[in-house]
Amino acid sequence: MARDTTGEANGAGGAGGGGGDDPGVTLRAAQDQFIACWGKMGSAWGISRTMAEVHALLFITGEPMCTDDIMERLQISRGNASMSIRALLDWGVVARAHRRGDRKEYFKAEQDVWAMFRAIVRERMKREADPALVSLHEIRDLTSGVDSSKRKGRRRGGRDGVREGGIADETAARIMAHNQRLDEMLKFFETVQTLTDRFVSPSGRGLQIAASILGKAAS
Amino acid sequence: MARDTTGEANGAGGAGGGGGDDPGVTLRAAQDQFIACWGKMGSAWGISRTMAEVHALLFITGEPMCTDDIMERLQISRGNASMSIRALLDWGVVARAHRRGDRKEYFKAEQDVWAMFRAIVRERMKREADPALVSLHEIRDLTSGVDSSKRKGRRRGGRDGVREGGIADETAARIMAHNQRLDEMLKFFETVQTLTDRFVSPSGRGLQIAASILGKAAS
DNA sequence: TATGGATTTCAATCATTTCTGAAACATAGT
DNA sequence: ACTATGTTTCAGAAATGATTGAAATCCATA
Repeated sequence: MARDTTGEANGAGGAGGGGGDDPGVTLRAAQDQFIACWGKMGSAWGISRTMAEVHALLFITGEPMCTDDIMERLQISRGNASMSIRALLDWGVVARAHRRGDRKEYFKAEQDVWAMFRAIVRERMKREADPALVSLHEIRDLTSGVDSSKRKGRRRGGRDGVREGGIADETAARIMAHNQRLDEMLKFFETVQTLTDRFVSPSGRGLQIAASILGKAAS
Repeated sequence: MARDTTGEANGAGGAGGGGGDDPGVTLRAAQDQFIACWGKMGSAWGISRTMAEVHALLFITGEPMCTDDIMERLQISRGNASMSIRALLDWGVVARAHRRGDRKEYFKAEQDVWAMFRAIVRERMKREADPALVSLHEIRDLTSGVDSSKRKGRRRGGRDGVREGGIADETAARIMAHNQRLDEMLKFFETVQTLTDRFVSPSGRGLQIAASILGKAAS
């Protein structure tokens, strides 16, 4: 008796196999687990679970899919699917695709893992680290005027600064320590930013190779 | 008339200054902004906002503080403060401190920015990336048996594999593509992990210097 | 420019995470 | 053992973030 009539729609072209450990079923299970894993990772890293799942689906199947395919496979609403896809397009990890004689839009994931992570790092930097760096600079500027090492000549009345020992002195010392901490932090962020910029740049491929080699070289 | 009796408790030893652009007030404002900024960053990166704020407070003041100081300054509950502190201790970015003749526990933040980030990266890896890598390997193993390139001799009846053209062939091809994608991903993660391990290791200081130089060198 | 399918938007709803506060628990000193 | 002081836990409350679904919008075609 024919055991290979399970008929599950596999990706785009239904290609089922046989019975219990049917390769088609196994593949589907592996895909599902990958999607779940990726979704979990995403939410641990501040990306909405669904968005990560949509990406995982497109990446792991490698097939272009339309909104309805995604809704169906992931059991999510149209609105959610639409928003997730849009976000993935914005991030640049998913691209539009079309099929002859079909008005629907299809979507496919970037397949190069390194390119994918470069895109992710680039976007996260742009959205979170860069604004933070700006704020940090603003905060640093707040206490530039009162730092005795670089104060501007402003001196009201004659008694507002570091003079006449004790209390004011202590505040000045605290401000200097504060500024030092902030400066160290800023230096750190700037180093990271430079490194990152280089990694995500078009020629970032060079760094990728460097990382590969570094990663493999003897411990 | 004495204008320096504002009496705001500045860090540990109250040292207020004068009136409008009082350095003490400015410092406080800068600290508050830093705390807010750090909190925002934290939550964008999957760390609870309060936990990040507690850390920011301890880092930017540089003073050891007790639970009550933190509650007071951040306007949070005792439970929240306690849990956040505990988590920061677990992460290794905050250490206990004591004062002679005081039963209370005080806490102070690691002041070396690089050491701090090494600790953060180490923990996040341990908690999120490593388990993900394990799952990824498990998922990869699901489809090892059915990949014709490395199938184990199991062959039931004589007709379960890539033979008899068409349908089964297509599934086999899909599985091979799937495995390739997973393998690429795994290789990527392993490279990143090796790199990271090296960065966070006791001798990671070397990499820090390398990064500093790389970050500064001409673009 | 009318038509009909595809896509996007958004207020309302739902789920998850975080926070509170008071009670339970620890521990040092008496 | 008892008290005083400090710390942790945890069930429910509050806040935050994600999801839905139906209406509005868009757009290629005739």
